[in-house]
Amino acid sequence: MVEIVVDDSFLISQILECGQSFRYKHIENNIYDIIAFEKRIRINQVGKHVYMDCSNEEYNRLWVRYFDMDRDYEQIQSVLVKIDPVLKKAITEKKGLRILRQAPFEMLLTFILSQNKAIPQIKVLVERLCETYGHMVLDHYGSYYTFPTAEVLAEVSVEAWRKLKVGFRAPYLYDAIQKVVEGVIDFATIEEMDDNMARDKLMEINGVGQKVADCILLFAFGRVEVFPLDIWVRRMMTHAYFNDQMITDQIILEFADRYFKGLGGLAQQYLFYYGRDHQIGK
DNA sequence: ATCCAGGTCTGTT
DNA sequence: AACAGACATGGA
Repeated sequence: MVEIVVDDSFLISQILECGQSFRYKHIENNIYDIIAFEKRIRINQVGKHVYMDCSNEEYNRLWVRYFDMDRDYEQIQSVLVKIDPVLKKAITEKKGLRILRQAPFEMLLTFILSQNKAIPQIKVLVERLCETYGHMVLDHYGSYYTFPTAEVLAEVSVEAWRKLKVGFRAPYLYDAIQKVVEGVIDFATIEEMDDNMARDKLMEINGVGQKVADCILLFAFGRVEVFPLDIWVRRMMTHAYFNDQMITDQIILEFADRYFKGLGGLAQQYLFYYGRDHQIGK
């Protein structure tokens, strides 16, 4: 068991429920289970005290990076809250969220599945994917399924994907997986690219547009300057900064790029979570 | 029943 | 380059 002391920029409920993660389970009160890196970890947060059911060695090797512990969120928030009252309100309410560093392959498939789906349904699809093609692991809490590897999924046909009820996303998944096993998409290479090059590379996959690519860059590669523009962020942005006018994605993206001072991805996540929670613009 | 969901693709102007 | 429709599935 690891115990760490955190400040207000770490709240496990907000970290998990802000919409970036789909493989967690709320156990009770402030206790959550997370499945990542083929492991399951139980987290219990009581105020400033966070208890993680793992060894010190594992915490340092896996979870420090996963929870983005080396980034100074309080410093970032102090910059963002000065920008405007809307952002300040969102951050004041959602200051406990952090951008997780999740596995690139998992983010790729998860955000392909996410398109035109509500978050609870995305969770269902991801879970079905893991139960069908992942492997079962037993631990002292019971059993769980890992996120399957690209090698295993390479054998899944488009028709088999359809049977999992992924709908029109079936050929998208198929193309993404093939490109990964062929090495056309190589995450170590993408890691070294700048944002625009990395985005263009990811968008070579059929079914990956700018929004999905940007989610991968933000949630797997920690690119906190990229700004995934989805329906909720669009509503929030048009409402807060464009007087509810109809406006193109291009305008919003250009605005966000200069307005959020290189912290667009973080601003985006505070705004997304706040906007979705309060149904802003719906 | 009709609309909508952390979008993207394809075909038309 | 900008804009509509189509696309599977399930919940409200």
